[in-house]
Amino acid sequence: MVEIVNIVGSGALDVELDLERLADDIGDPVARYNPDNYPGMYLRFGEDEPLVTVYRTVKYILTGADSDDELHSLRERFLAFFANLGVLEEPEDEWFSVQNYVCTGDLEGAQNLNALAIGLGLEKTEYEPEQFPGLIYRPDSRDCVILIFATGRVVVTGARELEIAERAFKQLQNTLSEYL
DNA sequence: TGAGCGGCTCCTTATATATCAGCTTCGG
DNA sequence: CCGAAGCTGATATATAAGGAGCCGCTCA
Repeated sequence: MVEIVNIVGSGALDVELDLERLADDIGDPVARYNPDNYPGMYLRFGEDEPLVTVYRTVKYILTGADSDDELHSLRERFLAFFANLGVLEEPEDEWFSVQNYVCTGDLEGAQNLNALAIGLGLEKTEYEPEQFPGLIYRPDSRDCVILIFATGRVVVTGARELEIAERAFKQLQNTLSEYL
């Protein structure tokens, strides 16, 4: 089974924003805005809270949530926050969707990554230990990428749905058990 | 020849994973 | 004063976003 460690979601609002003024009104430590460094304004509603990045064009990104509940409560809090500021008429957005689930898993046993690269198929894997210690595996479904480490620890990333990450991990487990 | 435009890359953020180099700090 | 230990930042993965900078191409 995989465990979610990070979810990236994005959405768009139905208003034009003056980030300079907004950042001044909100102030530290909730808002951070350095247009010379990056065009997005960062909002964080407390320590260890996930991050909201807002753009002039009304689009925004949520990063750092480790559950769907946390992601959606952050989104609601962000929309309510802008509604209270008078930026939004109603706490609603034009659209919102999850872009990427990052999950971890454990194969429960040390792995020989050189053998695994051959077993999984050289055309689907990249393993250059001098460049990076993990094996990069791209399943045929091509809807996510799996990083496999010699310890048996695994990272699944790039999935737009949790079910995709779960299915890819299960298929990896099944493939490995066929070789044993 | 130069202006303009399209396409591309990098920057930043979160997050797990592991391995290296290079640096600081600490004890004997 | 030197080795060891600890820490930091690079390596790679995905993904959204806007802006800066770069390159090549077309047209006047």
